[in-house]
Amino acid sequence: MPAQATAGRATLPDVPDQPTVFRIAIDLTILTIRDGQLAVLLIERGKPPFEGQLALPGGFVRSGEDLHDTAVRELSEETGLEGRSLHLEQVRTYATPGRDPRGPIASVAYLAIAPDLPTPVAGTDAARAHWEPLDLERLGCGWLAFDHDVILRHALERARAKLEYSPLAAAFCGETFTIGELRAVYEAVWQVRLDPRNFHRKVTGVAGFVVPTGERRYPPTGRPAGLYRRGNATLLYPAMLRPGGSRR
Amino acid sequence: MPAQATAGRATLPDVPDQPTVFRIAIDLTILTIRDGQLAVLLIERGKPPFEGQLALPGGFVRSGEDLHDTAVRELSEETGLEGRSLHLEQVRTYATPGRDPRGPIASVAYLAIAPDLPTPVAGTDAARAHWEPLDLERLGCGWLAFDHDVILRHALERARAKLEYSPLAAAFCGETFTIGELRAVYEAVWQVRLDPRNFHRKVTGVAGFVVPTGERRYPPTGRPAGLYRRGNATLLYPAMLRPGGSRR
DNA sequence: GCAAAAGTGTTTTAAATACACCCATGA
DNA sequence: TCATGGGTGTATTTAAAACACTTTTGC
Repeated sequence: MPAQATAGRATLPDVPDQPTVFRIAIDLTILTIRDGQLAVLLIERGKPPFEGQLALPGGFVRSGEDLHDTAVRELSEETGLEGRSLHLEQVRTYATPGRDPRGPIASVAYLAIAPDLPTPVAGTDAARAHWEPLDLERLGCGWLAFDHDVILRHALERARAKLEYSPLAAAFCGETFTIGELRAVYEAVWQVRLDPRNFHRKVTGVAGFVVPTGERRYPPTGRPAGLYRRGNATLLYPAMLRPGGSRR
Repeated sequence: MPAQATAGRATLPDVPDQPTVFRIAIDLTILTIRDGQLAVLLIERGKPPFEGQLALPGGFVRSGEDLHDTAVRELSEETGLEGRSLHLEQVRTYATPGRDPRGPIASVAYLAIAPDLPTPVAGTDAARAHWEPLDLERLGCGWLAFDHDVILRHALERARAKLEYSPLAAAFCGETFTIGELRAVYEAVWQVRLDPRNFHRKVTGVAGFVVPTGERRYPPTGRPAGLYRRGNATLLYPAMLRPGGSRR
């Protein structure tokens, strides 16, 4: 952020930089799995611009607030969840001139991952919020307000990529989960079918990804499944590589 | 960026969000390989705050400018290079209150990769700029002005990770390069020794990573090496995985 | 008994690793 | 001739993929 001495160039008028001032908004891409399908939390905008259109939830950074704090606050306002307990990471920043008709507003996009919530959205400001199943076809073509199509696409790409080398998938599950539930996450996010048998061996073979609790979960029908919780690994080795090597 | 209706909560005074306004700076982590060592372009600050200290080059986003445009402009101002021709990507944004004593200034960090430049820095404003060999020990402990230690560390992590699955390494090389030069990039960035023989086979086996030009380069001593240029792959398959599986 | 989901064993294929060895040049 | 880096061949180990088969539950 040093103010570079553009002043002093022979070929340019002796003016310093003319920095614009921005308001900074946080926009959240909150993902979960609902009924075996990847879903994103959207709100219907209650006022202009884009009134009545769907948008990612978000809000402005307030005085004295760090970006991450704003994201946590918005997350709790929108979902009624303790943002602290959810996976939350910054994706990237958008500030193309004209992206918001209200003026120069930069948006810092965050990705949040939530387990399938018992009460998805309740007791919050955002009664206008709902989980929208993600239809990959619809993405990136004026579906959402502002440039939120693009923001959502980038956040989704981040999530898809991180399943490979990080234990992010477990953030979609509750405290404890079965290997089958974890597999459902991979299948929903990547939109592929995975061999349950090879998947089981692979996951349990990755050091620190999941640890057995010793308990079991009884499905409506079928053999009971072992329960696991997150391990302490931050990088998966070996990685859970996407079939087809991510080329798609 | 919708202004959420925080107003209306029973427990809070009926005030809307109080967004702060920010100036937005772009800070550049420009990496290259000099004498087989990874190096970063730093400037010595010519005025307060942090006068006389080392910092990443950068500058403010101007009115009507997109973030990427600002980065390209700063890159050309600092290095005299056409920013267009270099690899340039956004890393992340920093806006912790107090990070800049001049007031609320957000910094959007960019990572740039340059081939070893014939004239590293010349004919620009930034006579105060120089290539600093990267000593991994020194990172993250008050070496640089502002929070640039952290910014540099994150950018470096991005670069190290992207060597694995993207053809980024080739951006450190000129138009054409030998496999040995490409290996030197991996060795410098990862700080490892790689087996030249296995590396050769691996690189040439990855579809679209490098394509032979048919020409040769004659080293001072030894057998001449085949010359290659970048292929059209954007993702490497199979990936060039780090020895030890990135766990370090 | 059957259906359904969990989990193991075994074989095949592909990639990472280790390292012996040959190649083409300058001095 | 040697030194130096370029490049190939081949065996070993590791992981991915395919799939037959056994286990444990509800009905």
